[in-house]
Amino acid sequence: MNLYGRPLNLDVTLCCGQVFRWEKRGEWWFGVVGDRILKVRRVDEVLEFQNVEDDFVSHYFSLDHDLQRIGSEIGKDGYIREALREFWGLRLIRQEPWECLISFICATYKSVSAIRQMLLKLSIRFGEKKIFEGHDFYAFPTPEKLARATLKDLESCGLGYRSKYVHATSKSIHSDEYDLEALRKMSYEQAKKALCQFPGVGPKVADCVSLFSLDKLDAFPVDVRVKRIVLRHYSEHFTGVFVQKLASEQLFSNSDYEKISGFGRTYFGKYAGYAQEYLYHYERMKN
DNA sequence: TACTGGCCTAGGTA
DNA sequence: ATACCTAGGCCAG
Repeated sequence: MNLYGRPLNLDVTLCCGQVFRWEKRGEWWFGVVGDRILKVRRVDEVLEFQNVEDDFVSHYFSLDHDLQRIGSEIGKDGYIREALREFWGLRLIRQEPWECLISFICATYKSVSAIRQMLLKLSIRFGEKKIFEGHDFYAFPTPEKLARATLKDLESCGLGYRSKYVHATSKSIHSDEYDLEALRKMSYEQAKKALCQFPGVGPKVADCVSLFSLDKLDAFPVDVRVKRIVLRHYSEHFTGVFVQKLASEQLFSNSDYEKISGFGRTYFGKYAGYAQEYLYHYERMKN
């Protein structure tokens, strides 16, 4: 499929911490999306892949997002313009809400590499095995599978205290036949509120799920890294008292969260989520 | 409403 | 090696 000038940086897009189950072997990226195994690479202006039709790929990689326009919309200052230039072609992926929800419940208080390990173990243990080109792949476990798992089983995947949240949320979704896709039709605020009903889902996890799987491009997830970015580069948008408070405390409260997230949303506008991803990744790569 | 501990564990670092 | 630190937070009190 020809990209026709649509920027897409596969390496950055698949490594920036929005998805956790892609793997690079040689020039090719391998991933499991739903029950399909994708094999993707980019050669000049052509995106090559197998097993799947063009529409699926362009939907998954959000090739319908007008990155030029998004870039000019969020490029409000020198710092983010640096991030945009450095990692141009980073795109938000349209994940499946279910996998995204469980992934970010697991992600609390964990590094990206540890999250990858947890989700891999979970998939090996509870997901459907598929063999492709001689390698084993695993679909992400269904809600039913995780709902039927015991806490001990989940703990054995290294989930720790997250086990009970994953279990309870899976049970709730499975027994209610809850339709996560329906959240796409809601506003950001409504979707976030609905997501926060699930055990283990607070504002941060809800924002990630909204942004990465529900097309809420204005969601602005805030974690310790984003907090540091704000302190270093955007502190003039807050009161001195607030900045002092953020600088002195390692953890921050719910209202602090909404204050920072709200700033991101109003300052960067309707594509604030893209701004967050570029800033987050830029900061992460500088360490 | 706002704040405080506690929480499981595995990578990463000194 | 071995200890220590921190990691894309959430929840109950």
